[in-house]
Amino acid sequence: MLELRHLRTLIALRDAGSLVEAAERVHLTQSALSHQLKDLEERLGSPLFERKTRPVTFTRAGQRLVELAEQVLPQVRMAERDLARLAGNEQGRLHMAIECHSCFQWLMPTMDHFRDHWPEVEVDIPGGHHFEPLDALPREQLDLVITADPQPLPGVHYEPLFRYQGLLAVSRHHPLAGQPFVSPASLAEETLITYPVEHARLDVFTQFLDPAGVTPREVRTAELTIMMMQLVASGRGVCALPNWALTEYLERDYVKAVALGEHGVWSTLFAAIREETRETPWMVDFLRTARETSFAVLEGIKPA
Amino acid sequence: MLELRHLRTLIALRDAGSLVEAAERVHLTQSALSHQLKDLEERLGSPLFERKTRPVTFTRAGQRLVELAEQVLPQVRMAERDLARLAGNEQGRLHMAIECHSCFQWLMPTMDHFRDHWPEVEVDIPGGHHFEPLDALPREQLDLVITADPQPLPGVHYEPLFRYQGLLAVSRHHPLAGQPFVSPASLAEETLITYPVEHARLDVFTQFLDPAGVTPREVRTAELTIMMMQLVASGRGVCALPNWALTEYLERDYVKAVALGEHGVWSTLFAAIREETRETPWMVDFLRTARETSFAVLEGIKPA
DNA sequence: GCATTGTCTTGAGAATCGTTCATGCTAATG
DNA sequence: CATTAGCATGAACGATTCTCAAGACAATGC
Repeated sequence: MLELRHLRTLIALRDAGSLVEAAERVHLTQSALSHQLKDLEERLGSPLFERKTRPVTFTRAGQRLVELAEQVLPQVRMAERDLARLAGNEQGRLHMAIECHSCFQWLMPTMDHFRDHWPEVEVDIPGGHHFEPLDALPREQLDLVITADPQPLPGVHYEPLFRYQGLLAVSRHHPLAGQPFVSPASLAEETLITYPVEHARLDVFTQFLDPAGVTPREVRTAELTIMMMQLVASGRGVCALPNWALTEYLERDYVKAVALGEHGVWSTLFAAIREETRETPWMVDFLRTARETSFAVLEGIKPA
Repeated sequence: MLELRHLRTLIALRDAGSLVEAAERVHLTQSALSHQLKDLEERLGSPLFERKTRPVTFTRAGQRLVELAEQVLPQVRMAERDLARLAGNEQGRLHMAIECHSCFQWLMPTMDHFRDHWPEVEVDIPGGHHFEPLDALPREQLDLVITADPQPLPGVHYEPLFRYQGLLAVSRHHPLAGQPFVSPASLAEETLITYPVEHARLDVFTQFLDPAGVTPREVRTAELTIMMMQLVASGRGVCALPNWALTEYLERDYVKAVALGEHGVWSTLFAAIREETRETPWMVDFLRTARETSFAVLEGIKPA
């Protein structure tokens, strides 16, 4: 008997293009999906997709099911949202802070979407703080902090949102531009541009340069991504940024990107929340919306 | 995680009004449903329906889910139909005969519905046979026979459709009219009206009178249900018919009905088909449509 | 030409989940 | 106050559905 599980799998498969990544998205093993889809195909009596192509291509039957899934799953999600609201019809507050400078890109659509569905929850990003955002969490001055480096704090829970890769942006004429990846040593003579935050909060250092004992020739800071890009494009330095923060500049061929090391530097972005708020319907829904929006808006990220 | 199974259960529950009967409809036990619904309610954090009323009443959350189910399940069924057609795009023939005289009531809507979805399958009820319908099945002169008494024949499979209760229709002024049920003996002095078919094919005899060794004073036949009703209403006899064949006359208070014996006489209606045609997509779909239509159109029947 | 990598398949075992069965509880009915 | 019908519950079972480990296959690189 057809179940929603199958439809969710098919959507993941279409979005991902391969069983391996689809499995990640639905939080199952690749093998599980293989079995699941094989079962389904046997029961239906016809194959659903062509496995030998990349991305996979759906047969007519597969297309029909994907179509069904696209009809049905949004309806299911809407119902679930309504139910969550019916279950806990409590007032809520969701004040948040962002430690990650380039998060507005997906956070804004998330907030818009969320506001539509939870009018009774007050969503805001209060400005002008003088304190550490994470410390404001247990003090109930904030309810959610987006951060890439979780620090153990009593009563604070870190909910992984997605994983992203740190890339090195270099000018199009830079000698490193053609390489598949760079070694830490090759940054020893470069000017590295970073956001003006502590050294310890920059993955380039903690995960890449520090372990190799390398220090760039010079480090300078810039507040905004666009400023960094201008500096990089004009050859006045290189800078490390999340892959998704770079996509628009890469598409316009403004700068080039190379991986940090052979395997790349991967980080996880977290939503830090108070333990008590972890199970509230609106928090559950916000996190889900956040994840969905990120995957829809950002390219090259992976499930946590 | 919400699954279609849950939605199917809820629809069954709404249609049935009680867990016990809902369980029958989805071919599960009452306990299974109790567990399933309890789980669901726990995960959603709110009850879905009030169990202490008859029929059960849904909470707001329950209503919302029923609404979802009504949106989604028809879409799923349509998709399944399309898939079945995509899987086996073979031509088919579906010629049938009805042994059960009052089956047109649900068979006609079933055929209409089926024709819309399977234009390539030729559906017909050929008339003017001189042979036994069941014998025509293996000879491929017919493809499906609706019957209430399955006889073992090589290559013939009997697919149960639904169970119904045989009731005794009596005039409104008949002494038996007030009783909850009648004993076989009380028919000894009655005129029994039947369809003009063999004695052995009438449940009143095989399941009720014969075992008790009772013979009615007189047996006369009538071709059509409406004629029988006229005879019964005017006090010229009593007749045994399926409950659903009587509902329209009962509603108009034209005749009264009483059960045959303390526990009633229950029969099962079957679709007799050839083994080879049993798995073909259109046969599977026809049987499903037949069952769905029967339950929608007829009252007082139960799943086989 | 042969290792390497990434992807999908397969089969067996394991875990999980749902179902069954037996029983107990509650409310309505006579 | 017995009786019946409907629902809940818990233990044991059973069947899906997953994970794990191994293998096939194709594309890619040395």
